[in-house]
Amino acid sequence: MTPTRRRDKAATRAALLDAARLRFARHGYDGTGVREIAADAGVDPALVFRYFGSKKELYAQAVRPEIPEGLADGTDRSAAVLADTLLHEVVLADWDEYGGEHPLLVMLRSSGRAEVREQLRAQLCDGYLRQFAERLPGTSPELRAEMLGALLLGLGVMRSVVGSPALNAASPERTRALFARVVAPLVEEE
Amino acid sequence: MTPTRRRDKAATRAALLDAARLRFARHGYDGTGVREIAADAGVDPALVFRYFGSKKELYAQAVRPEIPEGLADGTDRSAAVLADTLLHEVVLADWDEYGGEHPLLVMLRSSGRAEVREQLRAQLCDGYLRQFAERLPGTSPELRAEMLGALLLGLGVMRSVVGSPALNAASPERTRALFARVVAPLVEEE
Amino acid sequence: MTPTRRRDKAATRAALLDAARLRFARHGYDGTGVREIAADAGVDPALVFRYFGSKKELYAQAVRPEIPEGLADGTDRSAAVLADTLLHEVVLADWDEYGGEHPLLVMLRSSGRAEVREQLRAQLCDGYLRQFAERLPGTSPELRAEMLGALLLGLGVMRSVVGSPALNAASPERTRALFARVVAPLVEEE
Amino acid sequence: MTPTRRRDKAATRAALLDAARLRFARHGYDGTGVREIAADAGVDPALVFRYFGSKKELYAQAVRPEIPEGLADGTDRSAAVLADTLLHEVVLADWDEYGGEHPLLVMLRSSGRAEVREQLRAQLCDGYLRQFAERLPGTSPELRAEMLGALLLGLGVMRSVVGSPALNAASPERTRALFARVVAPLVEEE
DNA sequence: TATGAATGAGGTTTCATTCAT
DNA sequence: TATGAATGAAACCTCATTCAT
Repeated sequence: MTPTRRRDKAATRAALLDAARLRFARHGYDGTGVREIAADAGVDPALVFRYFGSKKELYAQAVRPEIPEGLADGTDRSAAVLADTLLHEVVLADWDEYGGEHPLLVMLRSSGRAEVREQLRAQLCDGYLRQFAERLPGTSPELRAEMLGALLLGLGVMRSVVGSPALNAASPERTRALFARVVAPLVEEE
Repeated sequence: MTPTRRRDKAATRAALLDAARLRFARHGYDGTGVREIAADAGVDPALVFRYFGSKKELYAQAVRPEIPEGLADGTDRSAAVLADTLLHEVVLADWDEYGGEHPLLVMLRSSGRAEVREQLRAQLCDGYLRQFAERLPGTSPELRAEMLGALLLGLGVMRSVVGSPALNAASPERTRALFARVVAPLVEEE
Repeated sequence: MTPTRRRDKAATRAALLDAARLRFARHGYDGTGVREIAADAGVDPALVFRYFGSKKELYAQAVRPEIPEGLADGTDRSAAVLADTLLHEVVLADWDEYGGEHPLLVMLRSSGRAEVREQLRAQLCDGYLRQFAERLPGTSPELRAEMLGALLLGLGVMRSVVGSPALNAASPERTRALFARVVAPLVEEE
Repeated sequence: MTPTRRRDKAATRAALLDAARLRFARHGYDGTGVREIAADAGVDPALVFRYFGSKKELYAQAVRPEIPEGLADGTDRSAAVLADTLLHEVVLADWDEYGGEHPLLVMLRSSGRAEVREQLRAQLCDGYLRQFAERLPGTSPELRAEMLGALLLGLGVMRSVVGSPALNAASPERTRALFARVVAPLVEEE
């Protein structure tokens, strides 16, 4: 634990990314200034451009959800278990780095930008859902995967953005149970 | 045919909206300047703010479709039929004529602001979903209503923002059928 | 007499030009910031770009000596009288707008820039000296004109840039008398 | 002959000074970057600060005209001969180290800085001209010395900065002859 | 009401300078 | 000791937005 992190490229980069994540999550792309991010990180605004080239690139790197373990690791899980895992990740988990929201939701907030939409699409369809579709049985697994993605995304939005009362008041177990019944037609044999 | 369109408020507004639609569609939000839009419309840039308040609001209005009437009328429908109707209006309707943007997404984009979030919550929970919950049988109809709302919201986002391929490629009938099976646990007796 | 000059385009432009003249004169092109000029003029820095497009253009317009009357008007004067007039203009006169220096000297201070050098050459050779050469008798009037120009320029430099003591202490009459004897070989018949 | 000049403090210093002289002479203080100088010298930019402390100090040390032999050596010359010598040194000579200009002219190019102006004044008045004044006959030799200095300075400026055509085209003999006639009233008995 | 001058915040770059190896 | 990466200040310029006429 070094008392001063000065002259430490990695630490500076990380500090910028952390600060950017929070600011972007809370105030969106346009509502966030490079100077504010730098101030939060305690460094000079110029370093944003030294390390990331542009505000857009910083955004792209800051708000970039890693493919969650549930999909990335080699473990073979059933689609039903996977759906439950994703529910945890997207809806129920605490994303402190992102101000309590899943990065995908954060990106949604800045979806006015074409680049953000493209990033969103790539992360979601090419990242999450395609791997998910591969484990789904029956016909048109892609469509079913996307509908499951829609439900997860929607739940995340309802919870964090809309602040829907019943969803937030319900116990995780209750939510999981209802969710399981809803996605059953998607993850089970037709 | 008036030789000059000056002093015609409605025409000026319409001209601004038309010009904005075109510019925004071609060059995106950031690539479009207020001055360019005003120049295209042949009016002073300040009128954008007089009539629309801000560039963002002009964007929102330029690419905004009409609010769907699905829940507004007094017709009494069963929960299952209502869900199907909403699916049509929110998800399947052809938004391309309006630039492919759903009004809820526009609000979602500004959800960094607390006022917008509150408005979103009020319209969605107190407006749409409560009426929907009243028609749902079984326990905790609110939670189920919100989960249905989440699915609809998510589907809209997937289609227009994310541009998910399978959802856009699937026939409306196919989507409706799958959707019906998914929402069955929500709209039917427990 | 308006107490406030706000919202007055002409006054703002003039204020910027005045402030720019002084700053550029004293600190050179690179030593002067747009913000400082704007602060001196009491306006926003952005107006520099609104009215002049760039710092360079502001410089070009601010430090642009009008051809002095001594050469511009149609009056036919002898070369000797003209030299005396120029001595006044370049060396002895008070150029309060330019911080006490002739614009040509001010340009000299920024002559590191190629554009400034070109502007300097054009003003001096094509403006002042060619007209002067036309009135000189004898052989190679251009060379003599340029040597006279050199003396005038040098005197200006000595006085304001170098701050030479004797030249500043001497009475104008004394300087004029000595100057007249020195330039005599240039302005008289060979 | 060492294959590499690394680890040779004196050589590095000298290389930096040489490179600095040329860059500063051609592009002025502000137009010259420390990195460019270091690149020309083939060393790391940080060495500028190791050896000279700052860019300003490097400038001061690089652009420091030695008192020319014409005045420094003990030889007793007449004022007329001296003027001719100075003409050679300041105007006609090739100052290859300084990019073809006398160091005094080089300093003039950076005279936006107060320190440079002070250095210029000291070199010129206290160095060159005072010694020159001591050899001048008649009344007010200082004033005459400064006027001679002005002519020399002005000629240098005209030649290198302004790029005056006739002065550069004329043969050295022609220039010397005309110069001699002009300075005659200064160097001769009144 | 319509105009256009004024504004200030923000993105980006350049550059002198300093620390860590 | 010499290097080069890291730093931060300052600058330019654009653009959405507001204000006075």
